[in-house]
Amino acid sequence: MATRTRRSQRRTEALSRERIVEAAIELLDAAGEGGLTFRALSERLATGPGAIYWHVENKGELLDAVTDAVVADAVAGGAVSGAAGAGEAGGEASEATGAVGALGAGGLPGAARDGIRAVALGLFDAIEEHPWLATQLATQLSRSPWGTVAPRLFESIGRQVRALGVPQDSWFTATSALMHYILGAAGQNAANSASSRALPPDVDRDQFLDTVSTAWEELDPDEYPFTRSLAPQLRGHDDREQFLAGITLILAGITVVHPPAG
Amino acid sequence: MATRTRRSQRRTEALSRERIVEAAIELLDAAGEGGLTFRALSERLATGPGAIYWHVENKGELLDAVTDAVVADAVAGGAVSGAAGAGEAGGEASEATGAVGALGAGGLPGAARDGIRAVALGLFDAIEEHPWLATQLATQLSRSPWGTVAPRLFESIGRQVRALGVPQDSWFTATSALMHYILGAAGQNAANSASSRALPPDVDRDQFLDTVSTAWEELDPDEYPFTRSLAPQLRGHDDREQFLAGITLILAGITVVHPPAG
DNA sequence: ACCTGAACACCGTTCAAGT
DNA sequence: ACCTGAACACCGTTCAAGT
Repeated sequence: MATRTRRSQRRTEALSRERIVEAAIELLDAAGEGGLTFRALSERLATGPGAIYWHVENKGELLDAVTDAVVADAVAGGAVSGAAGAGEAGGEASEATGAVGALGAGGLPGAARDGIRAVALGLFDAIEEHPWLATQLATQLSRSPWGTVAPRLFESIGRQVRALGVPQDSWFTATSALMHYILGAAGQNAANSASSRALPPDVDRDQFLDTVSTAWEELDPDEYPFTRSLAPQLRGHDDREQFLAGITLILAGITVVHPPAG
Repeated sequence: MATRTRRSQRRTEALSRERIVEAAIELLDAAGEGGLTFRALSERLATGPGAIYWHVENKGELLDAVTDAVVADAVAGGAVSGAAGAGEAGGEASEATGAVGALGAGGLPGAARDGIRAVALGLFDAIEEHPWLATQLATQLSRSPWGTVAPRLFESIGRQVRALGVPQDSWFTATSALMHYILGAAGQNAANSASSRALPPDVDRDQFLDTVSTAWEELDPDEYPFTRSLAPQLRGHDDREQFLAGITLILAGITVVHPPAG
């Protein structure tokens, strides 16, 4: 949320790493991965391409910084205020499990479950707002799990896993499963919001799902019987609801396979 | 497996889409994502850069074709012969759940579970053999879920989900959860095998895990208490075992939340 | 200490010209 | 129908030179 501050750079303040990261996010949001260029960036910042290299090692490091900034924002918001930034798109899907207890009370499994949903939705929303984030996260996590992003995600998800009462020697497994699902599913869902952003969201969405659904229906019946049978289900579905249903699934698995030590 | 056929191109046969894809995979395997260049590719194929454009629309389409070819190979091998292409790296981790039933008998939940593990390991191995595949899959899935790769994955995973007896209206949720976990976890695990491939695999691995583990131990105790506590667990762990433990988790969740109808 | 901007090496892509 | 290879526009990065 603390992302969009300055509109069009007016070379008033000095260049800084923060301002560079901020401008880079704006470029990525506006024009996608291909939109981030040192030339475009320096133009936006009213400077030369070389100037950026004083504050940033290279493009890879810039992308790391940008990803880290957005993720930090997302998990912070999610952990504190619940489903932060959810906007009007949602719907109530958290009843899918039969919601247990209210948020705020510490230590109870129900609160932990809600906490996990909050973190998950925080990332879900961040990826929806910044569609380039999905690919960037995959790249960075598979390239350097020792970076700053992986610990951030592990920490925010893992604390809730711990609060769930999962025995310690299963923390890694449980946290990893949640993290991978969240990133993968959120990325998948970002596909449509990525295409066009200005149109009325529901029209756009339905059209998109209809296209995919139709494409699936036209697959070879011998090679893709299962996928074809999934097409109608795809047409009607609600992204958020599906996403949370997956979370519920994994939470149930965690509870069954790694019941609270007692 | 049907991947490495020709070693050094000898301009004997005519150019073809297949030979281009094949050479592209070799370049990606040898030098990573940055290694795939139309100039390097045309040199390897003993032709000019322009020639490639007769068979392939552009670089994006080439990457799609390459990804599709490798995935097709992976899921085909996984579905037919179990953990195909596992090589000598593995270890027996499938006992983690207490293996149920033998592969080959159709329709039983135990066989379906083994089938899912086989598909999962097929993708796991493919990503380990071609580390660039993880990022490429994330990119492609989040960009075009109507492409050829998504249906391929859905189909091979979903058939096993159906065989598990999951009721139809939960197929999408269950299959998605498995798919996202598989891709995410396999990608994460590819990080180390990506770094250096020629060295003795175990030495390399231990060194890598040690580095990450140490980095985690040095995190701020106030901000990252959970992640720090995970460090020792990281040091000893076995990639394959962890991966399969996650699969077990999700399978359990599926069975609990969506029990077989009837 | 921080910024400028020309220059370098390299990239994806195009296209007139060949066979 | 298929290939050649020079050319174009663009990119990340460097670095001598400025302040």
